[in-house]
Amino acid sequence: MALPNGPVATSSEAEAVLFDLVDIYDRAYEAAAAELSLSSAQACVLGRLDERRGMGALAEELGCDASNITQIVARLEALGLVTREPNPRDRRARLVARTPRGDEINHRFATAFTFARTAVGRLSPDEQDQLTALLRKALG
Amino acid sequence: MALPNGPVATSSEAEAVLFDLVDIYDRAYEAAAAELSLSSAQACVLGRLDERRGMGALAEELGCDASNITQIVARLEALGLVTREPNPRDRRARLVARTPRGDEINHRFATAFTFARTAVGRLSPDEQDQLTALLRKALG
DNA sequence: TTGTTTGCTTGAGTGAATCAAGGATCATTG
DNA sequence: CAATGATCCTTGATTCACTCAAGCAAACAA
Repeated sequence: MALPNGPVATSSEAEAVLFDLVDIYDRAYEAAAAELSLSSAQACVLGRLDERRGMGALAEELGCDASNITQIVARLEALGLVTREPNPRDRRARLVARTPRGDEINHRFATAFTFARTAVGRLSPDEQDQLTALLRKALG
Repeated sequence: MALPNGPVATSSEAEAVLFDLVDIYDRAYEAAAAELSLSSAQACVLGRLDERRGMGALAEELGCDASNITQIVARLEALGLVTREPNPRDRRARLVARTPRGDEINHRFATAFTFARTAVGRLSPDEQDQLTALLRKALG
């Protein structure tokens, strides 16, 4: 998503700031991925592989079709960032795991994506707690 | 973007909540658009046409290539939601405007995208102000 | 007028996403 | 044990978003 998600005639200031936040967050995420020549989706999948897991588990967690994961993982594999090993317990299944280079790239991505860290860092510990509480309440 | 943008080993609770917020927001936006058979990008562009404007202005505001806007507007036009009139002042340029049906769909989209409204609505007016202040500070 | 810039479109190419269909393997159960 | 059905994943076909390079036409400047 390069185009921002909003605003649709924001009625309150809080809504407008919420939109700004989401937009800047998304762009920062995409920019950090782009620095490493990854798409957002690739960075996302790579970031979920702290432990090896099956394609289906990824699809379910990320809320998309399994065939989408197949494609993304195939590209990550072609980049040498991920392996698709057979699952010894179930020969239909595959276990996806990061390679050492995948670990490195993932780490560099985490370093490059500074937005959330920086934003939260502008707040005092007390303010961070307040923000957490407010957002939790807002999320219901 | 169907895949979520994060999390990359969130270090603080505030960061984690921030990620949740962004993810839910983006999904809600996409879902609202899908209800009207629109993509996020189409809903976004449609929402920026409260006043007629040129392709270039849209591209600049949305931070993407002009040719991207050409495509999206072409699809909106094919759906009858938008017109591309010649600009009397500059015959190179086009003025994009919503049709009455585009107005209606845009309004229905604004109604369907309840997330931000609902989330903010869970907070008292005081809390809304606090949230606004905290997010502004966090955004720097 | 000549040349340059501007506004938009076209064409080519990549990637994300979804759906339908299929192959292989597992798991039941008659 | 053999047939059935469910599960895990891949393939193929399509659509859309997005980007870049080229190009056309109108505006503008020298």
